[in-house]
Amino acid sequence: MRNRVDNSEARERVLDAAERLFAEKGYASVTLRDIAAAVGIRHASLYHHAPGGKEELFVEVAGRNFARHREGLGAAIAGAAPDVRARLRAAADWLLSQPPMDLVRMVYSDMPSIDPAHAARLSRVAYDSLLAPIEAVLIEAREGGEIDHRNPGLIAGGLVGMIESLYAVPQHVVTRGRQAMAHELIDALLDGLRPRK
Amino acid sequence: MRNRVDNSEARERVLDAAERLFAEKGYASVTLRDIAAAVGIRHASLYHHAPGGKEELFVEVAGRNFARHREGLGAAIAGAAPDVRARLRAAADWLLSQPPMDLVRMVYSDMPSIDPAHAARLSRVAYDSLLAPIEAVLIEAREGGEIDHRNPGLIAGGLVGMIESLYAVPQHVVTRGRQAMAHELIDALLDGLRPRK
DNA sequence: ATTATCTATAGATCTATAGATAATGC
DNA sequence: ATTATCTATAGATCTATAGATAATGC
Repeated sequence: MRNRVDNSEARERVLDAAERLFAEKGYASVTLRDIAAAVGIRHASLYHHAPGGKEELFVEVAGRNFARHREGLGAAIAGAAPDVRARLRAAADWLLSQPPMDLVRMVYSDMPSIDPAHAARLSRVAYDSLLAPIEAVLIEAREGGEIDHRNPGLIAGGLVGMIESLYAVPQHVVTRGRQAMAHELIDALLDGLRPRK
Repeated sequence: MRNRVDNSEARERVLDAAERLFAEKGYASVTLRDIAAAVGIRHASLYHHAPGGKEELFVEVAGRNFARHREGLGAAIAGAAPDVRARLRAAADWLLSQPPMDLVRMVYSDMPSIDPAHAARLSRVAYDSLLAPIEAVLIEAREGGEIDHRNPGLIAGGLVGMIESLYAVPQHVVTRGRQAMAHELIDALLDGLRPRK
């Protein structure tokens, strides 16, 4: 064999399906049969690609998911105009192009179900991937005098929570699309609700 | 029997345990055995209080949970000073005194597991209980000239998402407590990140 | 030859039901 | 007498393993 690990196309299909399902519904709500059905195979075949079973599958795709977010957020921000507003909008657009992360569910429901060491590592990765890039935007904007706040980490977290909350608004209420709503929320945060002047 | 329905103290204990567990971990992550263990009885005994089983239990306590939030939010807001900032802080304090609602998890994971009619009703109740009271604060503040925004419903949703995102911050990062962080987020939203003057 | 999938099955756990027993309220 | 709990068990579903079969890559 070429690799010790199995990196075939078939494996990718399995991981992609697992990633989407776990992201959407969380660890406990997804069964191995759900994943297998999404791929179009029998659930026993999943063990060929992930001998560690459900937990290995979850830990691996959660890591992938975070890595993808880090790259996607980084690229979105790097590709945007260099002002905070444009960068935050680009970050929000990217977040809304992916299934919701739901960090609260991860902390309260998913993490307690898996090995604590894996959970601890994923928590760090979550911060590095999701919050750090946005925090960096805020820090740079503060240095450039665009914004003025002493706790960019807190704001970054709040911002992500605000954006992701849009996934909870019922489809029939989403008139102009989630992106437009996200931009409006970002404007509100940057400019403030209190009237200027 | 006095009532057709069972409203005893024992039943309250069962519902309280179910409410806390379902709120924390979601429908699929909680088993009837978990609930029974929390109460200190055998799982079969739960059927005496909720003949409809797990789903009946969930639908009932989810409704209770929302009702409690509506009352709690209403009381917190009514008891606060009449300015937006004080009212929003009071609302945030109350939200943080309860387990997280995680509306995203409800929409993506819990609702698809239950009867659609129940899900639809709960979605309406969620809006009335959680968002409407905060939206009302914003509308009144706008009428009083305190704030200026054309979409109070959107802001209310974003605000709740922002506050609840604090449940995802690891305990060792919570230095001054979640309430202080929530107040800081509310200040940021009211005043804006961009420097005034 | 290696990789991917399948069938079959074990064993654990979950929801749910039936009927017996204990606790409580007149 | 009524209410609350228990034991025992059925039946479904879930994770996981073993070993056979099919597909693919030199």
